[in-house]
Amino acid sequence: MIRLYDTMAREKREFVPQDPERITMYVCGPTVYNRAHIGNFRPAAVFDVLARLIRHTYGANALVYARNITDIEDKIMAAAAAEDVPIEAITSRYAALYEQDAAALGVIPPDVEPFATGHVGDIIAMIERLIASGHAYLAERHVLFDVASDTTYGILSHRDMESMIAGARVDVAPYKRSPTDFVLWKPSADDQPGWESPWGRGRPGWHIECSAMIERHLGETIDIHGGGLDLEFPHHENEIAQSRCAHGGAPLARYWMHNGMLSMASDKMSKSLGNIVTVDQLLAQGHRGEVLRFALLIGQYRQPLEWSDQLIAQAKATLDGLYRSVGNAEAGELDEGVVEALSDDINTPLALARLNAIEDPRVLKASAALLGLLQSTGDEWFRGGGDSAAIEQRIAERAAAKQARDFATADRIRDELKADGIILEDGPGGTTWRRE
RNA sequence: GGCCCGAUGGCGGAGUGGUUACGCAGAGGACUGCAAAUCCUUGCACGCCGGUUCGAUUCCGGCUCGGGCCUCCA
Repeated sequence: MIRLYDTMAREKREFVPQDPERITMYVCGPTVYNRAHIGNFRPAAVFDVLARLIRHTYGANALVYARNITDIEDKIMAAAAAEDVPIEAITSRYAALYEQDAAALGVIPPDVEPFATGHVGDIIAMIERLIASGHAYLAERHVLFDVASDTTYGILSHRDMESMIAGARVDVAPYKRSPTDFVLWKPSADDQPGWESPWGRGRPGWHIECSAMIERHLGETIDIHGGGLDLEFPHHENEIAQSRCAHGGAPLARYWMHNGMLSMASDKMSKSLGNIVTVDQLLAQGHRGEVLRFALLIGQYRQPLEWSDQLIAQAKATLDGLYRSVGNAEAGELDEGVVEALSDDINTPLALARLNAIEDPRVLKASAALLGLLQSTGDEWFRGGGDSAAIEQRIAERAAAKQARDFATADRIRDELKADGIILEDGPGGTTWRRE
């Protein structure tokens, strides 16, 4: 039995799928206007673990997992203008880099990865239904969602209308009936990307994209909707309102899940203005993708996580220990303790602790796969990428020196290899080496 | 101001009404030419004040502190 913390209910609930043979999950993906930072990949990693767990529990083909790419948005337009290129040049570049980074973190690609620009027809159709049913209105070439027409608005974030209006900090566009109303469709200038619509040439608002893509690929009511906690309001609240009202009151999602934010409070990084670090930067520093993945899973997904060098170092040290245990074993049986830990609202810290307690390397290998870890062999982990012939040559030279009790030479060779990131270990069966 | 989280040993981080996970780091020992790795040992943790209780880190209330969100940031 899987239990999930449902943001809407504010408690853990037993997960009961609508159809155990077709479980639907949607997670908000990136807006591709620049390189995503490590925090952007926390939901990718967390919901990747959930996807693995669901496939394990309900069957390899029981899940349809969709994670979108938002490829039309004002920031994208700004980035394209800055480089004087079409938006496709920006979006295709950063979407590819996002997928590349996700792969480096061992994230299995979702079953469906819809692009917003591929669903403009669906978006327009949904907006038309909202207008027809009195939930949206046209004002100065914009189509706006009429929040007042949805009596349940605020159901996810538990806000009442009064506080939402009071909280509106930006200047309210004069054509809005209420400050809480949000844009479904906005007009595009001639030099801006746009699509023909019943309301003139324009482009979709952000929130409606997700609603339309979910409807197209997963249906009216999905099982799980995930995303960062920062999207709870207004994005997810708006998705709920649009979809409900377009679907005669059918709820959008049965379980709402939100991951906590990653903070970058550590010493030196905070000096830089953006205070962000990207996956490719971390990889360039010599950290392997699996270490970064491990670091993302060290904390429970709903808690905030402070990204730091120390966190990475701990992840590396722990992972090394696990790779020593697993060695080159083949996958065997699953450890039920790991399954139970993950089934309790994706308790990755507890699952990681269970991993440490597993004696049988084959069980360890199989169980770690649920977390997307330890899928290399120990040899690959410790020696992959090294120039083994050259290293073996040096080890032989050192062995000769040791044999002659010339420890100064032996230690010099060891230090030189150390400088290259190679650690020597003298065992009863001779000297072995590993990457630092 | 509004809504919502959290507070556990040097650090990270589970969990539980009463027998104090786990990891990292540290200390001591074994092993080693020295290391590394490994093994053994070790470590007065549960923010503050009340309440409930035979008993609270665990339940309830208050307080303090920290964090997140509040119209397009995962």
